Amino acid sequence: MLSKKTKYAINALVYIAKHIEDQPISASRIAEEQNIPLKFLESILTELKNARILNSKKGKVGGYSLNGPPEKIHLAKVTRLFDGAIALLPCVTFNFYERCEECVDEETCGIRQVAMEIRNETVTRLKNATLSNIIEREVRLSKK
Amino acid sequence: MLSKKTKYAINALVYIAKHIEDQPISASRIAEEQNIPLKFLESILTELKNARILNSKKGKVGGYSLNGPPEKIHLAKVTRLFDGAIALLPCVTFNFYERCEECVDEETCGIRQVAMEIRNETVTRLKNATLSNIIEREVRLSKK
DNA sequence: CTTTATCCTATTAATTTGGTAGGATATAAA
DNA sequence: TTTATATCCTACCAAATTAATAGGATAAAG
Repeated sequence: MLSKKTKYAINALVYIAKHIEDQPISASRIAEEQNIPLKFLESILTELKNARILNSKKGKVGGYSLNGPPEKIHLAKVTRLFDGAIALLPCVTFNFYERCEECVDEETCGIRQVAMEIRNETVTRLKNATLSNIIEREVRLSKK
Repeated sequence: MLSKKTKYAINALVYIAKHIEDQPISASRIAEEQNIPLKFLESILTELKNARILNSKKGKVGGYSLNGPPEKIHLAKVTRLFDGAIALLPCVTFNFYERCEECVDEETCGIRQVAMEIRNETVTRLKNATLSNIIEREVRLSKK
């Protein structure tokens, strides 16, 4: 399951991408529109900024804007940032590798392969889920 | 990520399936062989028994045995039992459906589709990962 | 009747998650 | 130059979840 933090982050990013002409957009506007506790959202936006997914501008007409085109910001990156590894086992993650404590022999572990296959599938799909892709899907869905 | 509990459960089940001729197998033997804290393992095996994945026999030559062939016990069932929903979002799970609190409109939610696709892929693969399949993979891997 | 199992009920320690609180700092407009 | 409105920064906290532990009751086989 995605954490609430990750979901808030995704909603905030999609919101900014949808109102791209209003950039920069303030945290308080996003908080109100997306029903996210302001202070919590602030910390999320700061993390997104530190990860260079967002840019920020201080002061009266300040706020946050996308750092790069919405075609290049995808869910794999956001998920990893807040929830860490995407895989089911730490021993098959690319970015957060760790040995499985419970594992007797990693080389012959039968569930490792399965976890690897699932990871590959999942990461591919999350990478394809860019902000623009998500918005396209929403447009298509609301036309039905 | 799978919880430690789920991984312990999988390891215990694979162990029993591998030593199927010794059934029933005691919790203490599994605990020792698989390095699982005994008391914790006991509670896991009880849950597996309540879910009718294992049978138990009390008394001196007692222990646990598989309830059904190893071709029919798969990781989707075990994972759901201990970790709950497999999907990334509660609104796309089959067995644990819940509305996403953060969601404004479920019908036009752009990440819901992605989550659904990932869920379908993942569940299919976890269902194919039966105890016998896992053991086959291990045999194949150790021959290399 | 002793040994070795499962079964049952509590309790607990550590970690993660989902926040709050309070103010310092920057910037634009009045 | 002051005021309003932003981000930024540090610290703290409460609830939930996870990973156990403790202690004994109950059953069956030798």
